[in-house]
Amino acid sequence: MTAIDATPRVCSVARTLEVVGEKWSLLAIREVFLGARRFEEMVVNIGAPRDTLANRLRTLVDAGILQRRRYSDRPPRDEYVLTDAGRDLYPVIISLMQWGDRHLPLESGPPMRLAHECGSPLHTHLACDSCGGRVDRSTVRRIDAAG
Amino acid sequence: MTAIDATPRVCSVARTLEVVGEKWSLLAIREVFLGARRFEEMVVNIGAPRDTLANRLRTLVDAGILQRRRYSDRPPRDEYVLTDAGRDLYPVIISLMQWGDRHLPLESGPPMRLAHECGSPLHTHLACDSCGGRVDRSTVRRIDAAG
DNA sequence: TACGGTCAGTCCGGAATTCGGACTGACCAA
DNA sequence: TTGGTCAGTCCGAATTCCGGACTGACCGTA
Repeated sequence: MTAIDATPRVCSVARTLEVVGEKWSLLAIREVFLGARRFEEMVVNIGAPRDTLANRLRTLVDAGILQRRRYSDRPPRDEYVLTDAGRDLYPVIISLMQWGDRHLPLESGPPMRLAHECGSPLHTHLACDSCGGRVDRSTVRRIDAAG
Repeated sequence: MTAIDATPRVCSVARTLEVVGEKWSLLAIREVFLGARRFEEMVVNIGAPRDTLANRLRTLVDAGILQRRRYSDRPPRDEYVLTDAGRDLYPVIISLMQWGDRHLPLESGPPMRLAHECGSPLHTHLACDSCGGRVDRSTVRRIDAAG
């Protein structure tokens, strides 16, 4: 008996993108990483419609990626901070930035320069938590679920 | 004299997302990484409207991330393969997948199981190309452009 | 040579989303 | 009382996305 393909593919990439893959979401997360936690800052730094950004922030809070925190009572003002889950998106943001720096360079050089604690300009690769070895297509294999 | 803020922020994350940030784009790239190079496969595995997917593939080819390659002359059939730039998106895809595996788990366990060549199930972190040390918010600092 | 199937799209009109900009409401400072 | 800041909401027009039907090139087979 042949099973019918479950389509579309069940995949963590797709499930993650359902949460952070809408337009402006990842830029809002970038802003919080950069320390711009207030709505007004995000609007100008991102260039998103206020409307849409307010919706995205709601979605990210509901998803447990951002948390609203009151920083002023009079007038009532909230800021957005990263949860643990939000902080775990750091590799996604950095990987996107590194790709842009490499493949969409500006004449003026990288618009935001980062350095590792070792002193070098930041260039990264993925490494295995267990052995520390480089992770790329050639060092990863798929384990097929046995039936 | 005070300079007027350049808004929105000039940023490689934003420039990268202009190319790969539209709905379905990253899933199309995922498919090619997984070996599904043909249009029809992508339609069923992704679940995107054929219409929209055809547009995304055009955009990705124009951006130099995918390349069209003829694999049959009669009937004329093309497949999509990764360019070097496309292969460099591997860390983005893997980071998204790892985040989903951790924060949006399925009862049935991770839908796609990967292993590193060392034998361990794949768990990754970002590492510095220079010193190999872990890259996270606490080990990265921003270098402000001096005026 | 007629029929059915595969593949890679295009075309369609309705539905949903996004857009910029105006507006609201709470508050502060002069 | 006037003006400004901040965090949104509301609006109607413009754009994008959607599922599904269709096209065109070809193959297999009967």
